[in-house]
Amino acid sequence: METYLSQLNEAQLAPTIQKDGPMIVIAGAGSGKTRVLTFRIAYLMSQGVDSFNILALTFTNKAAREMKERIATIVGTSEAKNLWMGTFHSVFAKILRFEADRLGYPSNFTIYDTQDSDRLIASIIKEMNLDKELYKYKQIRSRISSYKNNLITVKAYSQNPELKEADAMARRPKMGEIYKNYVDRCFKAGAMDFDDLLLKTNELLTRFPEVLAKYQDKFRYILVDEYQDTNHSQYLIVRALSDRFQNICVVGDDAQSIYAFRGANINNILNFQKDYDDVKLFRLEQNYRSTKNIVNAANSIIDKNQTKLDKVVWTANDDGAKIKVNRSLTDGDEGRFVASSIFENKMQNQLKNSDFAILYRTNAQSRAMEDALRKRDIPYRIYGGLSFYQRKEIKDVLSYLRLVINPADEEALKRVINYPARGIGQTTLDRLIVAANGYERSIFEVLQNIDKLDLNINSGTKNKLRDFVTTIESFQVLNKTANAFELAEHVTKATGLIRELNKDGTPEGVAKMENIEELLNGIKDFVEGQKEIVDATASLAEFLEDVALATDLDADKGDADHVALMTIHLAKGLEFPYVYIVGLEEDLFPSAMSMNTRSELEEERRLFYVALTRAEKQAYLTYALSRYRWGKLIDSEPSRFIEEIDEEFLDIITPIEERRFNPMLDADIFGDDISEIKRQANANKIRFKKPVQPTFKKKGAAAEKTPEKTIISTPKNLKPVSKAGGNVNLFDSKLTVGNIVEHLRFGKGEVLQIEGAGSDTKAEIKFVNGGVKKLLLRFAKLEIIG
DNA sequence: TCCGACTGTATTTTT
DNA sequence: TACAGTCGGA
Repeated sequence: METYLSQLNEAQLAPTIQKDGPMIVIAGAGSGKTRVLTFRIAYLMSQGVDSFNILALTFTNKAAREMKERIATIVGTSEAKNLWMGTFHSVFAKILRFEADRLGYPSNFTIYDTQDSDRLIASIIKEMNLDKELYKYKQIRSRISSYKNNLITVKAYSQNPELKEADAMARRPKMGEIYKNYVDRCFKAGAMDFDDLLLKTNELLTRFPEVLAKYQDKFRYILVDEYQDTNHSQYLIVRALSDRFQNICVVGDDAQSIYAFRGANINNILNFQKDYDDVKLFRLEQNYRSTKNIVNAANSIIDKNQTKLDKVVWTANDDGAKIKVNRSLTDGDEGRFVASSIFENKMQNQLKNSDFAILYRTNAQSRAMEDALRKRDIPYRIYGGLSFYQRKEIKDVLSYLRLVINPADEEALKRVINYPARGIGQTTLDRLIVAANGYERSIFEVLQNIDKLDLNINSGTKNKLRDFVTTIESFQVLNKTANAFELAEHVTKATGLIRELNKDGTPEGVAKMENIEELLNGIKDFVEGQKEIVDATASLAEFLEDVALATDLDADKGDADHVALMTIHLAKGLEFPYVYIVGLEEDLFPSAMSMNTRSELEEERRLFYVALTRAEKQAYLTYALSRYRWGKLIDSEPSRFIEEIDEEFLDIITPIEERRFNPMLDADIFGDDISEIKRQANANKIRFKKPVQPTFKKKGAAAEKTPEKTIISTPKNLKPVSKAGGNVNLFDSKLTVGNIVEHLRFGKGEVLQIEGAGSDTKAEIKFVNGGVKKLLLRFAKLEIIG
């Protein structure tokens, strides 16, 4: 044990061995706070604290997992196993399952994700016949979320004239009613949303003193990571639990508070010393991660903020290279600059792809980067955005499983009651919802009693509904004997999901099939990972809970070598030798939506601080003079944040004129003269791969390895007859790559993208990992002119 | 009830 | 651009 402590510097050691009492660690970026947390937990255990009595709360599952692994190497796996360590949401979900009946919830309650919440809110707004222009479901959801995070229940809301007035002023007088309906419907469905996991925990701890006492007694030592990002709800939970023993250790950095939009309250960390008596304050100010240039540049940025704690981050590392600033003409250029810069750095310094990260403010910016990296054959991975578990085909399968565990789950039921299509339409569903609301029962209960009710549903449809119920019930029976994997596999077959996807045979369908297979494999791994399976239902329920709270980052095994692309928010807590921060433009970063108040702008600045401090060796800041936003080329100007850095830390790269269009980057256009490209490639000792003309197979044939991007020229005998034409879902309409060509050749279809209309009009099809990425193309109608 | 075609609107960040 | 939502015909 002591050998580990010797790895710490003095500043780190002090909080690590401070055993009892309330304490706060203000930890600058890269100052080794994770190390302090892990060693502190190990230290507590070495001082005789039972691991059962330690609770450590983090913000991502990944952080929790990594910390647990590190602790395991110090104290041994079996010792570490008893630690309660996880995200707020996952830890309290676990507790809530245990205590659910006290709150009137089933222990197998569903966790609604954002999408589920959105759908439910949208449907409530529709049922209430409200103007959806006024009542936008996303806004409503975020309102509700902020109520919940501030412990404003439906009752509290109704008793609060100010809130009601505020909503009425915003021309949403029905807000309270929507809130009430939403909460009722969730309750009836046996579902909690993300915010409920915290809100209901608070309710549990306040309403039931014996429960509070039990967990206070259990969690004698509490550690909270990223304390600056806790919201009011989380704050109250931590306070309540730590109230008895006062052994509370919070770690955070006010300069990295970037989740105010989600209800995080920076005052929690700023006021911690007022909340407890005799708080010990520790500061970690030495940065071990980055060069002097980066640390000092970051300091010069955060200096501009008024609201902050007193802290000076410094480093003993080398000066390192200055931060490079690059201007591009367009977002496409910006992408190409980043890609070639990565390429050059890789070659010159013998680096791995995983040494690089590209960070941006909004997910939409990933596209230009992706395109450029793909052209350069640089492997990359996009984190965030639509996660695996949110994909349609995955959510469909999961919805069936959710129904097995909790048939009251309304959103799951609505997803799958007619998928695969079994002739149960919107009209029928509406009637069922009305009946369910009327009888105060779940839709599934209504379905089970369909014969006893008069719902104006014809007998044919009733049969279909009965079949559906029987199907779900048969899954429930199977679930008693089979494990989660066996059940899931059976579900995909028995419902015809697999058949549905198999029969479309398009690349998109194939990709979906693969995703489902991946899901099944995931379930299999999960089942095998569970040492002692208490009963099958428990294992399936647990899997679903993991999935509901999982993020994209968590799924990353970290073994593959690729450039990481993610939003700055996601990058918090990570580090990379080379970091590209792109899109440093006014209105984008800082975001146009966050410049209304000083505190909003300060949060943007902290975000920039977080971005810059991810870099170990070298940071790049890039911006473009114009950028495509919602389909239009918009002029933009450099971000104020660039100016805010002291110039001595910057290296302003030669502007755009020197980087002319490089034909090599557009080598995927077939028919281009590639000799020049070849010559350049050889001159630069770059392996040159000739673009391969794709071979197309007939529909139904196995997908062949496809190039990543293909541009098909219009045959000469076809010309567009209209520029119009909406989005056509290429693959849903049973047009495969194979018969696009056929259609073009025989002039039967209307397939073409407008890329300079005329005889050289091109259709563009993008492939990613053999699956089709770009599904919707904009077409012009064609006719035969030859 | 289903499907294709068209229209309108949104882009901040996410456990 | 890109997607979801809507509308109308079959």
